[in-house]
Amino acid sequence: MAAARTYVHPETRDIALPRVLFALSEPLRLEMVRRLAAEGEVDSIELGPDLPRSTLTHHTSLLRELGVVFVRAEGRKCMIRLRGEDLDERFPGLIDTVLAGYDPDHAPAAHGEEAGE
Amino acid sequence: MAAARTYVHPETRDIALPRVLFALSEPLRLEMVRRLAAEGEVDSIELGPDLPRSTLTHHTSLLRELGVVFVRAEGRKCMIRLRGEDLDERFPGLIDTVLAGYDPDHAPAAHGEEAGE
DNA sequence: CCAATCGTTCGAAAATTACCGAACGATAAT
DNA sequence: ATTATCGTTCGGTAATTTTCGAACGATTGG
Repeated sequence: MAAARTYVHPETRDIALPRVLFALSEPLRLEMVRRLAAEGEVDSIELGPDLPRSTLTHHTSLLRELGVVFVRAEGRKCMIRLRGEDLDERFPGLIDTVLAGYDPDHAPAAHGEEAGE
Repeated sequence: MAAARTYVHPETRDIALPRVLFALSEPLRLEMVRRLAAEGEVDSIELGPDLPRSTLTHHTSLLRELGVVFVRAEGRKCMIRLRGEDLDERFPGLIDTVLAGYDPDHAPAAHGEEAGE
C-alpha cells in the first residue's frame, strides 16, 4: 500500500476570472474544456492521445490549479471533469457563452476526430 | 499636411475566440475593457494615466490587433472604443458575461481610484 | 516477484509576452 | 517658427509560458 495520488484544487471563491480566461485562451486547453463539457468525466488521455505525457500533465494541472477542472485518480488513470457548477456559481453563464462561440474548425489537431465522421 | 495616424483592425469574421480570451486574461487589459464598456469611447490615456506610454501603447495595440477595440486618431490624442457590436455578432453575450463576473476589487492600481482599503 | 503501463516531477530549451527608456514624427498652442 | 505634448516605434531585458525527454513512484496483470 502506498499513498494514492492526490490533487489540490482551489476553493470556488478563490477562482479568479483572469486566470480562467487565461486557461481558456490556449487552443489546446479550450478544446479540452469543450470535450469535457460535452462528454462529462473523461480519462485524461482522451484529451490528448498524441501529446507527450508531460505536456498533457502540464495542461491538465494548469486547468486544475486555475479552478477549471476537477481531477481524480482512478487506478493508474486520471479522471477529469469540468467544474461546471462551481464555475457557474462564480461566473454565471461564462463557460456556456464561451463554448457557444467556439468554432471546432479551428480546433488543434491533438485528437482522434478525422474527416469522415 | 502629413499622413495622419492610421490603425489596422481585423475583420469581424477574423476575430478568434482564444485570442479574445487571451486579451481579456490580462488584469490590466480586462480593467481597460471594463471601463470602455462602461464609458464608451475614451481617451487612451484615461486607460492608464500612471503607466509608461510605451506600455500603454503595447496593451492598446494588442487589444486592437486581437479585435477587441477600435482605435481612432484625434489630433494628438487616441480615442478608443470597444468593438461591442462586432464582438457580440461573433461571440454573442461574451463580453457582457465576462464583465458580469468581473470583480472590481481585484482591479490593478493603474487608475485614479484610490485608497479605500 | 517481474514486467508493462500510466501519471507526475525534474530539468532544460525555445517561444512568447511584459515592461520600459529613448528617439522619433505628428499635432497643438503660443 | 518654436515649444510642448502625445502616441508610436525601436531596442533590449526580464518574466512567463510552452514543450518534451528522462527518471521516478504507483498501479495492474501475469
